[in-house]
Amino acid sequence: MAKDYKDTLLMMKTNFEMRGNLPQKEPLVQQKWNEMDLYHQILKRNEHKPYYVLHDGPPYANGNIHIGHALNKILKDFVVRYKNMSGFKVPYIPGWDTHGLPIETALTKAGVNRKELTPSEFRRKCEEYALQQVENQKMQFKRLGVIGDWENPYITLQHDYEAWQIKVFAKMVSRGLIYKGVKPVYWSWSSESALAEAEIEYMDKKSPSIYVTFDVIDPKNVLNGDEKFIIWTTTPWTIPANLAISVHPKLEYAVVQTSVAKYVVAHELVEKLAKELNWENVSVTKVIKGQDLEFVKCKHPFYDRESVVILGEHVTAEATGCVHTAPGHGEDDFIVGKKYNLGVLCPVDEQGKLTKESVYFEGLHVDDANKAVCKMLEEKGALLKLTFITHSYPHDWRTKKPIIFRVTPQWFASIDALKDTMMKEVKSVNWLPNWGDTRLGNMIKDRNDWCISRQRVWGIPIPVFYAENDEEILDEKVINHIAELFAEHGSNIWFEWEAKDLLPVGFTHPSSPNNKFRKETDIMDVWFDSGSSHHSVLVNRGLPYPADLYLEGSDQYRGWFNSSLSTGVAMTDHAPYKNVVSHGFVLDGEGRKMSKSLGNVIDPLKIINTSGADILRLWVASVDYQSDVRISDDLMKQLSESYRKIRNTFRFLLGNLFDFDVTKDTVKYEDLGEVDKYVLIKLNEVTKEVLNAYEHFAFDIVYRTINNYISQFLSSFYLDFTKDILYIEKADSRARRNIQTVFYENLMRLAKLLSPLIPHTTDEVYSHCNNQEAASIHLTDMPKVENYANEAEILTKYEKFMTLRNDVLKALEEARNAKVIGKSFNAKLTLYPNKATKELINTLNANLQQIFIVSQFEVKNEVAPENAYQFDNVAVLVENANGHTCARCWQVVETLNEDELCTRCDRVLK
RNA sequence: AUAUCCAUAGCUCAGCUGGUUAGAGCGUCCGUCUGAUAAGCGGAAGGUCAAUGGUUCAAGUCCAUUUGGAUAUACCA
Repeated sequence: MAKDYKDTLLMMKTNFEMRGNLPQKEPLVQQKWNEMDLYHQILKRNEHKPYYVLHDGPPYANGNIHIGHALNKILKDFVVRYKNMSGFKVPYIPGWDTHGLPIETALTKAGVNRKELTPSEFRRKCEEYALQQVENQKMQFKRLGVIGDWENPYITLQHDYEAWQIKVFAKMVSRGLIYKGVKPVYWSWSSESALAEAEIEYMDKKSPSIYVTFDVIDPKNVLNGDEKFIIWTTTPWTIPANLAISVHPKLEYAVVQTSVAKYVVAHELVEKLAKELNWENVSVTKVIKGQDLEFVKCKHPFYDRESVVILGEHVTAEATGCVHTAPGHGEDDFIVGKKYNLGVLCPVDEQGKLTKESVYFEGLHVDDANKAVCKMLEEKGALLKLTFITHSYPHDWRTKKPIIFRVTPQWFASIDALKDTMMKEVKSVNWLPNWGDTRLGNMIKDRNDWCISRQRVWGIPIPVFYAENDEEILDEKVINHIAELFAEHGSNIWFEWEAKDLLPVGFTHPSSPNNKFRKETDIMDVWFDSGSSHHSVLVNRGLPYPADLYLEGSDQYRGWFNSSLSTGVAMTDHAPYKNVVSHGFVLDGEGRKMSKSLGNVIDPLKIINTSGADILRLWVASVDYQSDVRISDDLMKQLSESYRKIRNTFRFLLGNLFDFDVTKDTVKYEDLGEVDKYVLIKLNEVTKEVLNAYEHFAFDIVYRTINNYISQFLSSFYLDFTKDILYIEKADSRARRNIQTVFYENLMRLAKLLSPLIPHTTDEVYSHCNNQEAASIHLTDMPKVENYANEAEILTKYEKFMTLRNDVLKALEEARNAKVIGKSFNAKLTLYPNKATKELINTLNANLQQIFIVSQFEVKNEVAPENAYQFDNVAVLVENANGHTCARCWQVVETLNEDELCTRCDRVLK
């Protein structure tokens, strides 16, 4: 029976638990951060360093956070934490977007009846609701481990935020960028209001389907003049607003002779139409390219008015290929009409009744107008066919009544005037991924002016007054005065106070001889809210403009990147950001979009409560976030494994440093063993790569580099063979202190390098270290890249050695399979190297027997025996070591003393 | 429909300016240890690089088309 010497070994000792228990532990860590006010301590520590500003894009304050929010906020936290450890002062002011439709509808769904409340009362309810949502999301974001000024966030409904937004508007007014125009909107005659897209529901509707002819009156050398264009429509009531017929420039059109008349329709549709309209003796007499029909003139079927033929890309080869165009009643029609300067006709009022402008149909509701128009068309001989069809048509989601398109007056911000500067600025910004400039550039290039008005109540009012003659008063001074008032009282006063109280004292206007003024009732597009944040937040709080970084999902090219650029350029002629990083969207394990109906939604809060925030953060770090990313339970499991490896490595390092005092026991680099130096050099390489990756926002490289180093190098190589020294040798033996020095350096560097990614874990690791330099690892700096002596030489030498080691390991494995040995301590190893390898071995200043973890080791300069494993540069003979196993260190040696100890252990114990 | 992007082992990713048998980690399987033990160590298996066509002596890498997917915008008269 062997004696038990376990007590004489210097086994690892630590309270750092093997199991993370992150869902339980992380809240405690976060509580500690809270109590010590870590955020402000970090800023205080970096007080005199230069700013690095990551300006937060505000999420919409509604509902629980989803995985996309988590991805976004965690990425930002990586940057904030890294930069704060790298020589910068990095404030992070989280923000929320709080105005707009979703909150209005959330309240409506909760049973608040808007019609029973004054706008001001309703707005107060919205505000209350929004602030609740902010609190909820704030709690959830904090649980992700995101550090920031949570006590003092920016919220778009805050008074000073509103005030700055108005100032931005004032500046744009002063530059002449704000004007009033018209635009077709979804209009619900049943609720007499404009509707947002989200308030529309598609339902089946029975509509008339009519074919209408337009007589050519000016053939423009391409036609004869006796032809008729045929259009098709399901909304006869829009015929009074017809101003043009659109054809596609690339489509071919045919002149069709029938027994009754000559028609112009798309060539490829002739056959279909012949059947549909019961034509007889059909013959195509001419084929004309659409683009040649441009400016041919027709007569409106019942007005003494022209309807010109124009070209539109929106035209498709359906129905007749000739599209009835009423710019007042359709988005496409409006756009193409604008191109041709057709003007806009909209003879329909708020209730959906035709106006005097329509002459024959005044007072008729659109449904009745349909009949009247058809009758009129028939009388004029312009109606070829009338049937009824059922099709999907937009309806008001509340009243369930069909909606119409109708032009209404709206406020616009001119983008045209800013376009050149915007394009220039886009080029000067650093985009990551670098296709960002193409994408945003393309959008700006063909972007129309920005419609900034909404016919709603929950938002920042458009601070414009109307004089008695309805002239709009666009006066920078007046608007800035409103800004001052909003700063003090909030924007609700716009709805509560009289116009005269909102205007500067003694304000007069030539168009208001009686000093009467009317307030604009429209509010601003929420994109204007968040788009003003560079001033409402950065400038307002004394932070530098432009920000160093915007980091958002790729949907924000159209959204926040875009709106912020517009207002930023309007304010300063410069983009509000120097760098823009965008990330992709989170898809499920199969690459499908997450949706409630598919049931594939992954909830970040659930992951946090089952695995922990650091696991979720590790996921963010592990994926290529610049394109779309996937998440699944399987992936989470995989990351948990990976996390365990990291955690265990930290635990092992900590456990073997229990008796190490950095100030006293550290061994200088030049006094270390060669292998120890090699490990430090590798660690230095890792440091270099990781820091470089952080600089490029390449967190996946950070993760992978460290992960590979830890599992492939540190754990399997260095930590494995050094146990024989750490446990066995005397506590303060030189070899042991060497190793502990290297361990300590690894522990500190890896913990710091990983701190931005898994801050809870590294904080926990740090709190288990002896000799802490700061109250938290987050109050330390990133490790520096060292310049070690003979770095390159040692590195190349040992990299070669590692391939030799691979051969040895393989030979040991073969021997294990052949039952020659079990554990490697059973082995006697003999190497038969070729010349180069022999030279390599000779230059190694290391204990190879120890590194290979075998009991006996020999290098022979002769031909390898048959039973050796043959590799390219070496043959390896593995035999069962013969002798006796030391009861303490388990090595097989030739002789043991009477206490069953080898000479080494005997020496150590004495 | 348009703009931009994505597609390499079961999973997450490498693969630079085209050049020998396409790499790594995780997972899987097998083995080993029992002094990191709900751990540690070792080995092995796994890929017609989304498809098709082209350029080239040579293509995962360049070009075109297609398919599937993502985001945004538009459209359904």
